[in-house]
Amino acid sequence: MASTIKDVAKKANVSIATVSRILNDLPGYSPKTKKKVLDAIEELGYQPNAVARGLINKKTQTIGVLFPDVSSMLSSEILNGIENIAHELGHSVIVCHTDSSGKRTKKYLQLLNEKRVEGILYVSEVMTKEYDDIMKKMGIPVVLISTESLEFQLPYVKVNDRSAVFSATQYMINQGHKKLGMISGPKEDKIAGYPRAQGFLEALQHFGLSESEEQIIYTNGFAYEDGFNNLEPLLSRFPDLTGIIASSDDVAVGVISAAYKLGIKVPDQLSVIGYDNIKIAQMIIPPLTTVAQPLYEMGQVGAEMLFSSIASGKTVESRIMPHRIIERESVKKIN
Amino acid sequence: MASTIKDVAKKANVSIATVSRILNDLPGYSPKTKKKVLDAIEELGYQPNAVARGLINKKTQTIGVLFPDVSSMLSSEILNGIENIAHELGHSVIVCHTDSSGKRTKKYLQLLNEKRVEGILYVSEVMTKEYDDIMKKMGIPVVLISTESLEFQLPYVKVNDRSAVFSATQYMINQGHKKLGMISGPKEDKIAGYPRAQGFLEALQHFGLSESEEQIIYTNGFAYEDGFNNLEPLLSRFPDLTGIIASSDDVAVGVISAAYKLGIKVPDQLSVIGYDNIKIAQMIIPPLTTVAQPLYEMGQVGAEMLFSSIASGKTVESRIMPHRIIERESVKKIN
DNA sequence: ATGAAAGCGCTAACAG
DNA sequence: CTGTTAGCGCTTTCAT
Repeated sequence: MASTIKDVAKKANVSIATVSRILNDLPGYSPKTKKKVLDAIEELGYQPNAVARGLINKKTQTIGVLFPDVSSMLSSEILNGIENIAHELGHSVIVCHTDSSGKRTKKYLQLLNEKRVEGILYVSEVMTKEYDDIMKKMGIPVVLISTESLEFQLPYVKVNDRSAVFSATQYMINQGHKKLGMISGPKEDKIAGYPRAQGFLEALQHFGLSESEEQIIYTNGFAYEDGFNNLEPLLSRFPDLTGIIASSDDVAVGVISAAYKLGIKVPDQLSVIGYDNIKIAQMIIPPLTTVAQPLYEMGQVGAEMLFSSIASGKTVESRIMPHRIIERESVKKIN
Repeated sequence: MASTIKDVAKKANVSIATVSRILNDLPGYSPKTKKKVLDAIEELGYQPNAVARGLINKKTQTIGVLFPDVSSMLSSEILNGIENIAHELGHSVIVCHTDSSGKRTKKYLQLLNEKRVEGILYVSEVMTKEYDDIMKKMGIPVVLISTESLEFQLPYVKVNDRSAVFSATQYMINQGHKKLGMISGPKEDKIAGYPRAQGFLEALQHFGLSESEEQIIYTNGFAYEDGFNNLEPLLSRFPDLTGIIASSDDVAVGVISAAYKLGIKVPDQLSVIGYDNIKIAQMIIPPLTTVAQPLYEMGQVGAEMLFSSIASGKTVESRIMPHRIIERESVKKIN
């Protein structure tokens, strides 16, 4: 058994109150008692029991993070940022992989509530009324990362998806591309799918290019396969496309692989721009030009917002993070 | 404030002992009191406080996982496996990103101890006497994933690195390659670097190919850059190499990128085989032939071992997981 | 079948 | 400067 504050008190011939004071840097003891106690702690290898502390303080120094997919490069980059801030502030992070399943999500929310975490980070997933209700009942701060809620007033940190894809499209146009297509996410996805498609359409319009929804293929998700399987259909609609806007880097990589299979050279015959700037973007051939979300920073900022909300008890303001184009080699300048 | 067992007891007109019994499925109450209590719980939206429970039971239903790098594809795949098993068993997992820093690792170990986690999973990192001592003092089970300790008797789950690279080399030889080189990890790394290099050498010897340590370039790590920066040096030593064994998929991808920059076609002019089978392996061009570690399963198995050890109080046996060659398109058959 | 009470390890008044 | 004491929310004897 690990030793307790009582053991320390006994060994140092003081009361547990005194030990507690020393442990918590509260005033009220002489230097010599402090030394006695510190020595006893050292000898016993005593480490305070955070569970007992948590019970009385109602502070567990723990937050929960909900991801639809822990193993995606996007999630892990965000997690990395979260974890680093949490560590700086002496908090622990419990990861929860919801698998986009309502059942799992609810189970986790309950678990996190029972464990009395002090706040929740909800990443890359749509918020529903059901979850929002549960979280409200929990009475702890929540911040959304890489997602937002139109319906519920929850603070979030994300980039402006519409504007980011507008930038990507604008970049393509600036490189001389006039025949553009997009492989977008689900149209029903009001947070990431629809706005990105809108950004594309708006850019085409803004720069006076012919614009029709035909130029967009909506997919089920943002994965490699969604890109891989949809280049050919898109090309069959518009054989003279010179550039593709992908709704994620995974999709972009899928498009590049599909192009390779089809014998189409990227970027010589077809330019591709991605979205996210995950690790793979710089590792692939050709290195992927993409509009970057500052994923690591988003994790950090989200965590900072959450901790500030925990500390102040107030809700914090949402933050729109800057996106930026990372020029690599998958887009060719044409005339 | 969340309601407590006391509130429930009051509302149901019973003692807290009775409520506790019902909560824990212990015998000792009539069906009608049960209903009363359940109704009260429902009405109050009561959820037991796991902190208080943990204090008295000395069971936190929480484990800690230590990673050198949370955001690598390798880590996230393993974490995914761990998390799923933990979730099945009603446990939470606290992730710790050590950044391969001794200071961070020790800090985390202390934190996990104070939080009274029930076990620790130590992933992909070398075990030192210092950490081993701390963990011994904590008196909780530890299992190593994707690493092992020669010096300390800690259960682990991993593949046989020497044998895995032997297989990779054998595969290359079977495809007709006779001039092989390897880009390996650090030679001083007794767990992953050295054994993999040995597996390469042993295979060359076993199949009667000329074999010298010159054919290996030892790098600082297993990252993309290690591959990218070392293809040219290796080729300058042996310009007629037809195949490269990489010590990780990241390294392999780096090699392929370097080859591309050098105008060397993979696999037509140079074959490359990786190690790990992380997600990127199937996304790259050409899709990477590699020797797969069952990463997700390793996470699962490691977690299962840990929980079984927690439950039984005994140490469990180490497990060597099977590796296997995944044939894709980065290795060419030659005569 | 049910309740009273002790106590897990700790903090925070309250006394002195 | 230091000790005593009452809990935090729960489980678990021990009575009844």
